[in-house]
Amino acid sequence: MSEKPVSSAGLRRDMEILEVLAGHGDGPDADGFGVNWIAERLGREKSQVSRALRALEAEGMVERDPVTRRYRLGWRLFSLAARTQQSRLVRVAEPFLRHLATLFDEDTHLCVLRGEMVLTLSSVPSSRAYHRIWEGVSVPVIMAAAGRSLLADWEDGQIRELLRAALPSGLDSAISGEEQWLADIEHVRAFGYAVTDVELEDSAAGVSAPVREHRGLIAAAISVSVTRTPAESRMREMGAVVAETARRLSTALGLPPGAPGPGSDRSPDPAGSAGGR
Amino acid sequence: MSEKPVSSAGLRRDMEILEVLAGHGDGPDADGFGVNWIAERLGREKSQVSRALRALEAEGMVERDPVTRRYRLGWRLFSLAARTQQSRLVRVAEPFLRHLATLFDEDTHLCVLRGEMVLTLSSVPSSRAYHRIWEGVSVPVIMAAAGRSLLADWEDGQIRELLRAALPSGLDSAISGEEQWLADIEHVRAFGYAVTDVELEDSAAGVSAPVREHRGLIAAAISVSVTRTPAESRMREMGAVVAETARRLSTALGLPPGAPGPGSDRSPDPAGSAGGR
DNA sequence: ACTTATTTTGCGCTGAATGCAACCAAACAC
DNA sequence: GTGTTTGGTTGCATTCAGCGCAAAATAAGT
Repeated sequence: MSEKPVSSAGLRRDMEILEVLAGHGDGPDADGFGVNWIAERLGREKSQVSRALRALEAEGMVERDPVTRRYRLGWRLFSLAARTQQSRLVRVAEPFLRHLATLFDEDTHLCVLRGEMVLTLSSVPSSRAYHRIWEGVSVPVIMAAAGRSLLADWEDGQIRELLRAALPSGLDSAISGEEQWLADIEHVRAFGYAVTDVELEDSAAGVSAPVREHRGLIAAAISVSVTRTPAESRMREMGAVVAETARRLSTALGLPPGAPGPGSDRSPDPAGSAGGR
Repeated sequence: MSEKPVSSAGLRRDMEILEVLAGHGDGPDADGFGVNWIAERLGREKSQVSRALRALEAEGMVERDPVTRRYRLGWRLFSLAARTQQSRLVRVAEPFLRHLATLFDEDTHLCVLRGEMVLTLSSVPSSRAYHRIWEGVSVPVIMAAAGRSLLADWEDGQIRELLRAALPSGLDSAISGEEQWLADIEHVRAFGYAVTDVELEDSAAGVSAPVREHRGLIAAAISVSVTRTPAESRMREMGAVVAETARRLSTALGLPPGAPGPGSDRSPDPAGSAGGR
């Protein structure tokens, strides 16, 4: 029996080409691939690949280095993705939130960082809900359970700065709070989730995990609030699950499997060596 | 005369569809788009659009909400976009942008030159954000605050040519605008940053500075838009900081610390600009 | 139930993609 | 310089895949 042509031939070819161009690891060095190499790798006619690439270039899907004559992925892809990621986030996240909400039977939220505030984009309530509606509500970063996850990529210096501006200064509790915060964030970096206890803040306890968009930047955080605080071990279990869910959501958003964002290639301090560390 | 078939028909159609899906804002709300709506908007047969979308879905370029039956861009596109040259740039630049954004509490952008348009790669909003999302959006060079920084290495003749093509010709304002532009660009060459006032253009004021890649070529520009225009001196202070940050970013991108690219090898300039500022 | 709105499918017809081979252009060797 | 290798584009006849129309299917109101 013949396979039904789900995808048109031309598109399939184009996608294969793009996929080859995306795979920057096996081929000859970092920047770009030549027509011949691509054709050989795909087992296609050079002429087809040549023509297809010209067409793709005209559309901005690929761009060609004028001197080396090699192709790589183009700005158009970036542009398309960048414009849509925002609105996509909520829709793609919904099933994941629902999954967590039913699994734990706790309120689950999707939050983003806006300035120094955490904005809750959407919430899925638990079954036994008397619940407050948090959608559209902003709270300061330090108050929010999701805050730790959202700041995970920040430089320590910037985090301190932010905390000092927000916490009542001079108090011992502030100092310890600051250290606690940094420890929590280190925990996020290491294990992919944060456990928030009910400390100085009045918000409920909960766990949260960062969600990364296609480029690897933290775009949002999933947070599960916990009403009756359970045992420490239980919280960690939940954390691991939430982290895994956040990771899957990140993949659904287009995050390439390989690198979970900055942290691997720690970039130099943008503030320069001026600040004390 | 026959138009030369630069791009294949199928690809063109697919790109138009993707472009529609990316353009949220005008259509029916934030949700995706239906086959009919897309077909009507493109002036194409519904059947074509339907089939094309199914093919695109099979490739993961678009995805369909199973309940609303509407399409939106898919994970594959984002995954590809993440491996773009631009994406790498964004990742490295992000901490630098965030630094500037919190330092000045103003919207900060990373822009690249694409043809005669300036494409905004990423934006870090200020805390008081009323903010439009500029990511992935292109504006003409002359309209963008970052334009001056991006064109800093161009020959004066080419810049004039570009400006004449863009500005309304014959007007006095155009002439003065052209001279102003060249003066601004000379300022970039000398001091490493540009201050954009609100002149004939409707864009906001701001400062910008060019970012150079490893070869010393201008690869992007950092621009900080300023909402309430502050004093001239304040703008210069900001400019110096932005220029310094751009320089650090350039280093992070692999630019050898010594040579800030073309401009240094211009005229000998014995007047002692060696110290930079 | 009916009616409307929206999407998919069947099917001849036409035009555009295909593959081969010839052609072009650098790069490298001698 | 001449010849050779490697990498890329173009001409052209054949054929197959996409095209549009209209009808069928599906979902959504009423």
